[in-house]
Amino acid sequence: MSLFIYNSLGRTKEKFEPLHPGIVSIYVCGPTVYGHAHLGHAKSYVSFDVVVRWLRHSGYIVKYVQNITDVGHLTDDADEGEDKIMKQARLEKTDPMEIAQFYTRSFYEDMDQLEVLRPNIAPNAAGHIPEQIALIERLVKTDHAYVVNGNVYFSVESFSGYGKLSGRTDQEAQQSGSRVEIRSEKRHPSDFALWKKATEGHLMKWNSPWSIGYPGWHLECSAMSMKYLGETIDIHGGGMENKFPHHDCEIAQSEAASGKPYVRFWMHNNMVTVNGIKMGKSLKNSVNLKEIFKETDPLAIRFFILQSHYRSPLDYSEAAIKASTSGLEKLRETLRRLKEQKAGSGTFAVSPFELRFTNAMNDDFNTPVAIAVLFELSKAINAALDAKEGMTETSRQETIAFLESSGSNVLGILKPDSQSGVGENRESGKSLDKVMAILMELRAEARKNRDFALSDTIRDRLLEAGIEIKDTREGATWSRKTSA
RNA sequence: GGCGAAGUGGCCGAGUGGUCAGGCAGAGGUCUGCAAAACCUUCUACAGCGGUUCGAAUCCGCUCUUCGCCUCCA
Repeated sequence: MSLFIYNSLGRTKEKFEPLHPGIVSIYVCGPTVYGHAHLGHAKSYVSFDVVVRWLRHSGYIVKYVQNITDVGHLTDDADEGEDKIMKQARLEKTDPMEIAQFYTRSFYEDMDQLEVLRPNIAPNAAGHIPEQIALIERLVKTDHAYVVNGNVYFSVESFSGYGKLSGRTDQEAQQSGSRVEIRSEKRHPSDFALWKKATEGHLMKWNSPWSIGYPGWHLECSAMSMKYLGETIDIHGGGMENKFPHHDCEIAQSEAASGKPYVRFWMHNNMVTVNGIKMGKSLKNSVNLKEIFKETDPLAIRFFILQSHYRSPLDYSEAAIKASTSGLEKLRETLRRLKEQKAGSGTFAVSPFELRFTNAMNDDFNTPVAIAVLFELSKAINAALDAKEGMTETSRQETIAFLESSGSNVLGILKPDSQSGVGENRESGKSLDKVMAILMELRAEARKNRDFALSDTIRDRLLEAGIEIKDTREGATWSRKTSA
């Protein structure tokens, strides 16, 4: 079965074939770095991380570009049009560049925790001002853009397909419900800014043929996508809230400039909600990832995200996170058990699970179904291991290989470190292994002598130290307890 | 007002014209010195009203409800 992707442009699942055989170009809208990342960022970047991982798993060479927006966009009404990064710089009594750097690093720290692979190229907007100016010049030259008082606007009337992504093609109808325009220097109310002249006190500004100013907020993605991936790319991803106007504007300015289709597959992921309401920085209901990580395993968050489809909204609650943590632990337990198992004589067929997993992933990256397959596999593995015959060494190795490829490489939820029960695979981990071996031996001895007071003390004290002991049929095992 | 998405069992969350999602939680059992884990069994679904159909939670219509988006300027 081949890969089908839901294309927001056309709103149907389409068979995916890259433009250039074997190579996939993908651009995903990155964060604006003026605050710590929240769960909404996590959903978006985990989702696209799995897209990239699956494409690579399927044999493609993937060129993944994800920008960092370090030129502040304007805030909403209440903030009197101040640039978000500049505002944060004022609050933190520093300058915009430091804010951008600080939160860029913070963003990657959080993404690393979530096992989100770094993009191949992570360009920042401020570092690509010449490219953005060049794109504007191209548009001005071909009359798709015009200059007024040092500002440059894109003329939507010059581009027939404007609004085709979001379905907002009737510009007159769009105006009917929007706030009244008092007066505008724009030719059409829907025209959008490509370059803005800096007002007094604006810190992030650059020289341009039109004014000292800064680029419009849709421009960077077009300029950088075209620079690193070419004028037509395979996949462009982003949050649903960016369909309009951001992505529609990107299409207009890019296609007007190049005369070629900008993006072949548009992918939009849905929002994280809290009590049914969108999570957002400006809404003050966002759940900061660094806060969550204090009490929850980051991979449980990743797992929680992947348990719902990327195009479905995901409602956050502590209970839901807790349920996911327990569920993930179950999968880890199965893999751990499988790895420690001695070879038996029973055969076990992993291929039906493999096929179902592949089909789920090929069906528009259906990770909830893929995870359900892993749970059913887990159940089957446990049943096989409980049976007297056990599992042959070949079956065991094949099953482990599949779990590691699907759970670890593709979904990124079963990290090798957390599977083996050895804590960390570093020097400290090795000493811990040795120390634990001694304790386990002493405890086994105590149990043999029916000195349960001692054996229970060892177990309880270790649990306090974050290590959990389980007495299975095959003997006692230990593992680092993940916080729930 | 316009554009778009959605309403599934105690909770989370897939899917589909006719036979199982899955997880978490709950109940009973097996195992165990106890605990945990594991395994087995089990309970409560498809917003409402019409229609199409041999058959719809799944298709169509209407109603209700919820959510996202509507830039630049302010």
